[in-house]
Amino acid sequence: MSAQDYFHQGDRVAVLTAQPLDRLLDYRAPEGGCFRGAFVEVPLGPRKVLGVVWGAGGGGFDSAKLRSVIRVLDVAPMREEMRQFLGKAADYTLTPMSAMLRLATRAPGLSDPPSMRKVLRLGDKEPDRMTDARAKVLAVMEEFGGLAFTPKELADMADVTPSVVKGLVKQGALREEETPRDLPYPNLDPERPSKVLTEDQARAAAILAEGVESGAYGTTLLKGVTGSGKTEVYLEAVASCLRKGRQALVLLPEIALTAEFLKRVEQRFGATPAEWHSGATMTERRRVWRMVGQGNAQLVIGARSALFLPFRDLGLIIVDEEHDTSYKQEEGVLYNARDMSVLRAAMCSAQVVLASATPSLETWVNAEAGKYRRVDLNARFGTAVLPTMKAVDMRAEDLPAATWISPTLKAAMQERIERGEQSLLFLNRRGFAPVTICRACGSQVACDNCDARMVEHRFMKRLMCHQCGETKPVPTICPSCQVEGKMAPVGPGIERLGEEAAALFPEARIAVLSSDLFGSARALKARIEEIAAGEADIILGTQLVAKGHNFPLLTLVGVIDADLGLQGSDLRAGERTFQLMRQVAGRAGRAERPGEALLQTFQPEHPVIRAILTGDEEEFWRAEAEQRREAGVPPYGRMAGIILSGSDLAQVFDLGNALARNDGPLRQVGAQLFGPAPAPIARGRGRHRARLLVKAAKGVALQEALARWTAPFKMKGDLRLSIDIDPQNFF
DNA sequence: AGCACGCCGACT
DNA sequence: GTCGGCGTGCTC
Repeated sequence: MSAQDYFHQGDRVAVLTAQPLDRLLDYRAPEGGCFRGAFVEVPLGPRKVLGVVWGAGGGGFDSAKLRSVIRVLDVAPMREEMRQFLGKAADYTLTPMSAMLRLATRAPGLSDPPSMRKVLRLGDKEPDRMTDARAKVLAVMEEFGGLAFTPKELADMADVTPSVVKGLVKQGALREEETPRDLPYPNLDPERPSKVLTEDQARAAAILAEGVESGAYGTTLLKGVTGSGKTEVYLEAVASCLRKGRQALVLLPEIALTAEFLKRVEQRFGATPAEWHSGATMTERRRVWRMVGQGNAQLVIGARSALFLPFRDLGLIIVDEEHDTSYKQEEGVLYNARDMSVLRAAMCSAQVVLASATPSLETWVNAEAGKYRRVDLNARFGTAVLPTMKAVDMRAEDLPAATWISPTLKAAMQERIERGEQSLLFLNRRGFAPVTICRACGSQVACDNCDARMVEHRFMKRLMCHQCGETKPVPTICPSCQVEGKMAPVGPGIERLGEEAAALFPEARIAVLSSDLFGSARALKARIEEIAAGEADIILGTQLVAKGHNFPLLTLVGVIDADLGLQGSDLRAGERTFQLMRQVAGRAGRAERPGEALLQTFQPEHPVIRAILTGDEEEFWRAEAEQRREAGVPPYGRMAGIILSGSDLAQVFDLGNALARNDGPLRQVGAQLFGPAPAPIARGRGRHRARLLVKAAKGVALQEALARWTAPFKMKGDLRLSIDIDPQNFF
């Protein structure tokens, strides 16, 4: 920090607050002065709010009215690179800086002084009388000699009541001590023996380590199928980073952040790393945030928002399953954690590792163009033998009404049952039936909250909205025409497929794996282990079977509706279908039995289906990239969604139409505008939503044009406008 | 985001 | 008369 980063008492400083003002406010530096980047408490109207000293004050505000910074907070100041990162991320996503600051301060009690807590250690006195309970407590203390516990922890561990502990304190057998509430995370040891790496893995790890060693920015695509040891390889990159004394961050899709994963990390480094996710308690969040800032957390395992933690010296970011769509934040600040990782790394001279078995097209294209390095991992146990993949042309199959398992697929399943092997049917639709229709008037049952069609869930005997979670009983009388007894389920859900399979194979043991059928991740995991051990003949699963489980007895995968992901106007549908099917299909025949995958489709000649069947990934990406290039869509063009919302539908569309009529700034840069149309979630929380879609060529300053276009529109009443750069949902 | 101010309808 | 609805505008 240089001299110009210090402000003397009374100097004019510009402060960024988390209040949605979208400009800096000037204050006088507090007693003792302050540095640029300091977290401060400032008066704002009648309140005290959190802020960050952004730089020298801009003037232009009556100095007589200027108020003083109340105090500098006792947390590590925001670093230059973090301020730059927030600024660039704000520019890219067209998000006000105040909202960015809120993202970066998502921890409670930042304005509190570092609080202390009481812990107990062994005292120097003997208790007057030894009882069983007292002996248990003292035994625990002996066992963990060097450690201190809170009274509650100690009572729990010794299995005695707190009053026993209190008694021992009074006697002087235990000594009370004050320690800071937020303790540093235990040291991680990169020198512990790692798992033995194959030659392939060692080579990949060496390339990643070399990047980390350079101490410069760089991004690498680490491509490896499930079972190729991706995790071991990137943990070696983490080890290199720790050796260099820099911090590392491993981002995982929210659902992949499990105790099991943390245990693997603990095995490698000998201690548990810091953990950051939406379910963390206030205490945990505060500890992680503070310790990351002090450099007392070397490694953070976290969900996407961990990217905004105040790292002191971040040297490596791993984005595991980089293609996962949950990296895109769809509410509030709309950002893609994968893209923002690259931005953040560039700001702080860190390395990024994008790990995936099926990379996103964007990442593949960047690797092809040489912007990213690429490291491929082959399967650990020999080269992966792809299953025989075949399309089942549903136009040629003779299928009774309301059934979805084709005779071809049925015959293949029959064979597996006879041989004592497992079959897996994949259908990415939860529930019993996706639509409930009235056979008298043709109307479909929609959610009262948000207009989405309601899905029947037979196991709980209710209809459920998959958009907002609302449920209601299955109606016997049509809500629209009042005719009784004509309500009928239409289309297949995973539960219904289960009934069909049970009817076809009454003797078979059938397991249905759907996220809503399990109360906890543990229960699901236990069930998966049973199935892997052979506790089922037929496995039916939604999305979650495509997450990389190993079923050694599985030799057949049937994709019930391979067209599901191909329909609609979602530009990434082909990619998603490809990823999904590859993951599922890759499961077949893993234990060296010949595997088979059957894709039921009504369009076997579709390029995506054909590419999947050839089994040539590079061919698929080349074809998909070519299609996108021709269409001028990402990554060869730019897109943005404008989402309008408000309680009054007419007002929302009036605004949308007004925007569409006054699209001068967009025309100037040659951008195309579509809409307004009802948004992907057209209604919810009592608000209506409409969306406009903007498409532009790759080189244009899209954000700038969007800002100029939308700025003149004042949001009256409860109307809101938000901009989604690089939208993911196109429905 | 809060929290004031302020300008109209339904009460004591 | 005055209490209170929430639309509009300000915060260094």
